[in-house]
Amino acid sequence: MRPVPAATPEPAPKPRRGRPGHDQATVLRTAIDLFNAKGYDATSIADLAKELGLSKSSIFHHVDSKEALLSAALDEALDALSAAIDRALDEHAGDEVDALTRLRGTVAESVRILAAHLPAVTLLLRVRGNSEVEQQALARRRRIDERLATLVRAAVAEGSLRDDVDPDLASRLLFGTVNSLVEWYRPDGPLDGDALARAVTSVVLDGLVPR
Amino acid sequence: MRPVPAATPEPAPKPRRGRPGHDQATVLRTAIDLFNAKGYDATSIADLAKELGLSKSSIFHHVDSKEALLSAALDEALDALSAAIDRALDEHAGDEVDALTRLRGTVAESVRILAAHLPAVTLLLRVRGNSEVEQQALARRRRIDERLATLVRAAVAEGSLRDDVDPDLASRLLFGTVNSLVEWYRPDGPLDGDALARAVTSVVLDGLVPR
DNA sequence: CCTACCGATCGGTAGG
DNA sequence: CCTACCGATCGGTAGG
Repeated sequence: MRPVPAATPEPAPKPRRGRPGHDQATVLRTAIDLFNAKGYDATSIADLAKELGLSKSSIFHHVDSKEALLSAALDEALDALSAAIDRALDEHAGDEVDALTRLRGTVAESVRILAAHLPAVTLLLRVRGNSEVEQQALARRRRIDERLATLVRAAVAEGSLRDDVDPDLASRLLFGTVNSLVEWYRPDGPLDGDALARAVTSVVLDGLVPR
Repeated sequence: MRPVPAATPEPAPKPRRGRPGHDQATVLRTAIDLFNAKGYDATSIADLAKELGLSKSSIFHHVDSKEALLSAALDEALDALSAAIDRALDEHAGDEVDALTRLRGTVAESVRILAAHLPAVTLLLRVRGNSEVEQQALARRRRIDERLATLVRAAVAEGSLRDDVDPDLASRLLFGTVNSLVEWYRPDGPLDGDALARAVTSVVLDGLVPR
């Protein structure tokens, strides 16, 4: 996407000449859906144009490049996930709250973000580092994963998670389960984001076998 | 791939003239690794040729098409997974074995297959139905998932899994966790397939919080 | 917002 | 006549 100009005190957005057209946000949402349905590489700008009812060239009136669409989508997911973890951790900062409670809150908040930004998060989880943009997204994602792993280690250290499972293995299984939600969860189904967050947190921490 | 001729009682494999060359299996393994690293669509036959030190044309001496490579890889994964479930279920067929035990065995066996056929299973789990080959693979995968879901429903029905979690949700979380292993598990790491299978089965059924 | 194009590269095949 | 492979190029389509 073009850099959105900083919010100067602009008057009302000038109605552009020509057809009403599509704004950047519409193009981006449609692109993310196509990228998820067919894969980024298998999606051509022509596919996107057809989906929007535009010509291929008109797409480039709204966006600078195909990769800029990818970059904007990945930023949306990463910004939302980072903010969610900040929120979940700050909520109990300095308190007498144990690590397990902080972990529960962080898992639940991650699931809610995944549900709320499902298309962007889905795309993020499929990135393989095929370009500079993808590699930077992977680096940001690793930083997030490391914060979560630190939290899991703290919970093991305080004795509230099993000590017969390696903490890093526990982290991977925990957030592997969360991430696997993008493969089947649909927000228009019977489960809303909150119910999903509660169910996932409970199953992954307490297990499927009744206690 | 070309159909491999049925195993007739051949003598020793005749040393072929010409350069030692690469056989179909080598080409397939290399292709799967590239497909996983870069994505199927982003991998060109030229990439594969370069990796093998061959010309692009020589690839087509060994395989009929790029898609035939994909098809062979997906069949490897699907055949192995189907066989594993047959094995895990037949092992206790008709016995007095409860559904939870059969489920434990099936989860463990699925993890072992995932570890043993990691590249092919990784590729399978990334298929999005972009072609006839991919759609048929997805259909086979759905049939496997349905067998697993039936097993989970039986375990809930007999009372050995929590009844406050929907059985289909439980299935999705269970096998979502298993499938997420392809994102990080490496067979040359500290965990072998058996140890991974034990750890995953235990965490996913008993939970991370100590009992 | 479109038609008309570009340099390059795609999967696959030719003859030898 | 074979297997194994090559340099060159096919008709079409990619992102821009």
